[in-house]
Amino acid sequence: MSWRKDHRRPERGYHHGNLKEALLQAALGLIAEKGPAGFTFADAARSAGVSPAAPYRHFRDRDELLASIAQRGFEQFEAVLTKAWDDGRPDTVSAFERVGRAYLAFARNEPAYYSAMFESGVPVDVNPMLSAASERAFAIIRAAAERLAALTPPGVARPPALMMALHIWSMSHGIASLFGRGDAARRKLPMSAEDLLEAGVLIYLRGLGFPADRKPSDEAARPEPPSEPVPPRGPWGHKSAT
Amino acid sequence: MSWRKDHRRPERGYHHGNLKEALLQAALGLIAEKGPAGFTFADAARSAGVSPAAPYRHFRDRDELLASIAQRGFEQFEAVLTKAWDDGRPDTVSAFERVGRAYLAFARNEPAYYSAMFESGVPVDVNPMLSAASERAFAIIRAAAERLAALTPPGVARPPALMMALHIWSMSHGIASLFGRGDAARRKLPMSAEDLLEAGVLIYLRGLGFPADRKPSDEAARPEPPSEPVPPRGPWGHKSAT
DNA sequence: AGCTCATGTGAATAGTGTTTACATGAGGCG
DNA sequence: CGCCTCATGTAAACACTATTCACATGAGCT
Repeated sequence: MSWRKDHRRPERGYHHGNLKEALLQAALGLIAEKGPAGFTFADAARSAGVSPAAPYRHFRDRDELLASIAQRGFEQFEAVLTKAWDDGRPDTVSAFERVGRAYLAFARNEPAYYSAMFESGVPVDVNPMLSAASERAFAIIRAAAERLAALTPPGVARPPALMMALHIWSMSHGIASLFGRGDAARRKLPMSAEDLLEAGVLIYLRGLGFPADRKPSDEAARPEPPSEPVPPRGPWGHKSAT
Repeated sequence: MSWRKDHRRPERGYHHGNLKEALLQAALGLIAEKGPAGFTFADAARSAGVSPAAPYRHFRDRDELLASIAQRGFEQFEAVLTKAWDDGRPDTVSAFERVGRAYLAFARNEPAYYSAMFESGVPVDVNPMLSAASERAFAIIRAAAERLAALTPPGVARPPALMMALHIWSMSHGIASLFGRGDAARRKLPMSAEDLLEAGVLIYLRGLGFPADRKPSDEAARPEPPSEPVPPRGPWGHKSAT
């Protein structure tokens, strides 16, 4: 078996060569399997094929390892959100919803990172690097909210962008956290988490005075103020209430 | 009912007398101190003043202890929400918002229970008793959403109550989870979590076609359909956007 | 009283976290 | 080239936890 890296590189002897990275990957895999509390420092070491004491050369303790993973997670999260936002192209509203889907997709595709970031108990505010990375990720959501807030139709009070960002983030995190991953420890849903979030965000935006249908209403050439603020059908499809 | 010892001094002999309860309380205190992953079975035993093997007479393992705490948490949660809802008195909308505040208050006042319920990794669906308790708590939110959905103004499509309940729950949980507790591991906010949730719910309800101001609009004697569906000012106060 | 069994103890086994002294070998320097 | 040095990994040791076992205690029943 490959209890050492029997890859391209000539078989590693005494020295691993890239243990820090290997430990991060090993921990990531273990978190994905059993949750952020479901692995031990020794597990990570064994999974990387080194002795239990080796990780201490690279991380002060397990928390520092988790914090490193969380930081890397925030960086990837920021990249994903930035790409989804795409500076608001082709139009602000659809880009905004793309960010929401990207949020859920990240939580679903990278549950290990997401757990480390939000559910591992890592104190974000204590570590400046981690805190800054988290702030950069949130800044994407906030920037999107700013652009969206600037689009409020005339005659409607403009909402504070920060509050909007916090609301959207909270709903996204709540959905991801409660229903996002098929951990078998989560609750069943009558719809996909993505649909639930999209409907929620659409209703929320309508509550702020945005027109509800998906006409691009290209902000570069704003057509006219909406004449019917409450359209007849909502964003939740055609099912009637029970 | 006299199997109890004389409820006098905690003069404990060989037998504790109420160890199961004492272990639950001890674990609750430890969770409040160091999080749901921050205590051990032996810690709970020591904290209750018994030997490390004693807890095994009452709980199969640590997870069962956590599950018991989560179950008790869901029961208290249900009680708190039921009381806040008060069957929709005096009017549905204000009772609904009272439920939202009660949600946050529970997360804030009982962080140990809340952690055990939502952040401890306890598989809710596996344990029927736990699952049922969780379901009963959610049923309160859902029942409130049903009543609210029945109040949609005429001419507005009625939203599915389950979806409403899921949206409100998600936002409540997201806010509680991200900003709810002053754990020093949480993010700073420019407003209270309660205000953030209340504003979010009001905006959301307005998006569903509900009138936004707090006139009771007593559902028993519905006055008239709203003539101005988008009121001039929003629920977020008087601050203008940046 | 005497019995019985739920409840708690102490000891034993196994695994983990963490520290410390030691081993290895890659790269710099003569 | 040979030697030195230090980052990196190992082995051993200690403390703590999880879990189970045989055994002790005493509360409540008959």
